[in-house]
Amino acid sequence: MGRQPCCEKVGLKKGPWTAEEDKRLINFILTNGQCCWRAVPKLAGLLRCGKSCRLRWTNYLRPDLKRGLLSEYEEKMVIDLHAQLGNRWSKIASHLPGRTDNEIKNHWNTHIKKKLRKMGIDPLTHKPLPADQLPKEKQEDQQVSPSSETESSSMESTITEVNEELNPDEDPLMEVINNGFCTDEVPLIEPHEISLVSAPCSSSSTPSSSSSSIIQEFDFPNFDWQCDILNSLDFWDGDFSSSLDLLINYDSDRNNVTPIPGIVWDQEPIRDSLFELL
DNA sequence: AAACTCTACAACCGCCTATCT
DNA sequence: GAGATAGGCGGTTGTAGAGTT
Repeated sequence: MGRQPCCEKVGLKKGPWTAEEDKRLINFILTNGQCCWRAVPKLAGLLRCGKSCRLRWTNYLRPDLKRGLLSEYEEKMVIDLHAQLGNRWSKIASHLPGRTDNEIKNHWNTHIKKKLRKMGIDPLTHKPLPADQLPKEKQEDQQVSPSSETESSSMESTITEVNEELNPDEDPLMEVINNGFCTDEVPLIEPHEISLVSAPCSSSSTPSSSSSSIIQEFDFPNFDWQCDILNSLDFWDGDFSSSLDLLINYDSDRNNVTPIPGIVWDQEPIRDSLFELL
């Protein structure tokens, strides 16, 4: 007797999500908030399992996600946190607002692991690799100048630097975390909260073809004014999932917009345009 | 231009844990 | 306290697109 499946899999759709499915899921969550994932597919009219919906939302559709490659600083943080926490991706992700565990895990497996090995560092232990496991060029380096400072020692110093940077008193990221926000604690979207689209990011990875241009036809319940704003922003290119990275509170009574704590307001043109519009 | 290989990442699977009854 | 259930996590797989032959 195996474990019961999380849901009835017969007749359920698998594989990449379509724009239509994304639209339904976003619509449902913006209307109802995050609740009982098991019930979401039925209520949202999706032929998916609840788990799949949760994953799609948390890893791809959530409005506070940053898209694109990890910055050098984020990468350093991941390396350092991995040295401390191991493969606890969700814990690592909680220190990097706007990044998901899946994203970090993928980045680790495809980029950082290789990079560390190339530098002669064991990605598992974060210690220098034994000589016989070093990449060829590295072995040659060691033969030529065994005493010279290697990349691995510079990486070790990088890790130390990051450790120092992680001082909560000084690090703005840690400040954000200490102020009560981390990606583990993403606030539920309430009707008075809106998502806003930023300028397209040149460094962003290829956006899922299935998810582009959703927002142009997206039906924001009770948010007519928001669509007006989106249409007014001249940098809005209609790319929804790859560039939704700002989340703001809108107080309709006071006609006031405030950033949700933890959201990085580093895209001044957007912020300024928004405040002008309001 | 076609076939093949590699890479990146979205999505799935199964297990674990927390919570509820 | 035990069993059931839902949510969360980490490992793995599938696949599309890019690069190479």
